[in-house]
Amino acid sequence: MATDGESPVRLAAETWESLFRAQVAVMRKLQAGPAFRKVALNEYDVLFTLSRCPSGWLRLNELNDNVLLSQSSLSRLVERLEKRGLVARMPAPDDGRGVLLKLTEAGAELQKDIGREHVRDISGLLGPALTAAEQKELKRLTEKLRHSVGARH
Amino acid sequence: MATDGESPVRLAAETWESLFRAQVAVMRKLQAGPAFRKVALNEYDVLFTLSRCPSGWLRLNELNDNVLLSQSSLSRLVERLEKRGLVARMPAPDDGRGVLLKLTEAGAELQKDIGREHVRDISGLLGPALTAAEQKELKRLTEKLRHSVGARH
DNA sequence: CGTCGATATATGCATATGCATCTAAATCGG
DNA sequence: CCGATTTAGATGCATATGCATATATCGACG
Repeated sequence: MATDGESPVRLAAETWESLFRAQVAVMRKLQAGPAFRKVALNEYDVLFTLSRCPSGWLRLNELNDNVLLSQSSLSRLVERLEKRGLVARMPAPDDGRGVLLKLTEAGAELQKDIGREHVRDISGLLGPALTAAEQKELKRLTEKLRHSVGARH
Repeated sequence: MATDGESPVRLAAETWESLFRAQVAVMRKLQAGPAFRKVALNEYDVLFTLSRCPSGWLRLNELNDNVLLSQSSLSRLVERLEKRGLVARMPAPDDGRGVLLKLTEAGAELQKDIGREHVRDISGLLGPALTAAEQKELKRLTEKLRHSVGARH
């Protein structure tokens, strides 16, 4: 039944491990750069996500879907960012429990600064590793994976 | 100059973001499973890496390449695993500074138990998302990426 | 309308993590 | 062979994180 000596389960496991290790390797390099001296990875991730938000405002729980952090940790991370003047909070108008977030001027500025450097670093890592066609395929496959996994329920 | 309206730098950034988000999405699901009730992700990662080590023994600093943890954190993580009786330490015979690690019986047992469940979960996530051919391609691309990134210096 | 379960966020507390630094051993240059 | 530099790990200390839980609002239902 095996198509070529490898079970589907094993293939999935190996694929995941490879994806995970590649992520670790790239992340290690990125974190070593000077960009992450000012904000930690997860903090930057929050700033980045907010910067990409069309309306400018984003709910805390929606933010939590993007970041690999528990709800409580995200709550405190945002608290720190607020204390540093990088994000602003506002009670959600349509839901008394909710909190809306957006970048302050300073936060947007910082995100852009770090983002530029970040993007350069990424390009320096992926560029020599994969052709443009390969990057597109990698992007397509990971998008498909993310979509499928996130779609459950 | 742009081949189809997208700069290489932008493509690299988008590819990396997609890879990263996919990793977060999958990891979130995996962590939610009962497998990670007994050991944290990084702890399992150490057990797994040790289980795959041909000689059985692995240097602490080599281990550190696999895991996204600082040296000091890994040192303490291993200390905890040792206290729990899951790994054993031994001074490196050829280097008085070094430490060698291997799984204990209990550690190997636990790794296998969790590993089985882990692999099932992974298969349940990747299987419906990507065809076998796509998984192979994803594996190939991430291996290439990891190799290229890790190879620097 | 009042009660009940679900959802969004915050907080107390124990633990994990990272940075800077320390110690010891290896390596290099004379 | 000796001193200087580098490398492997461990440790003090401040901070970040997660789990369990608290608080408040929401939504459904009788």
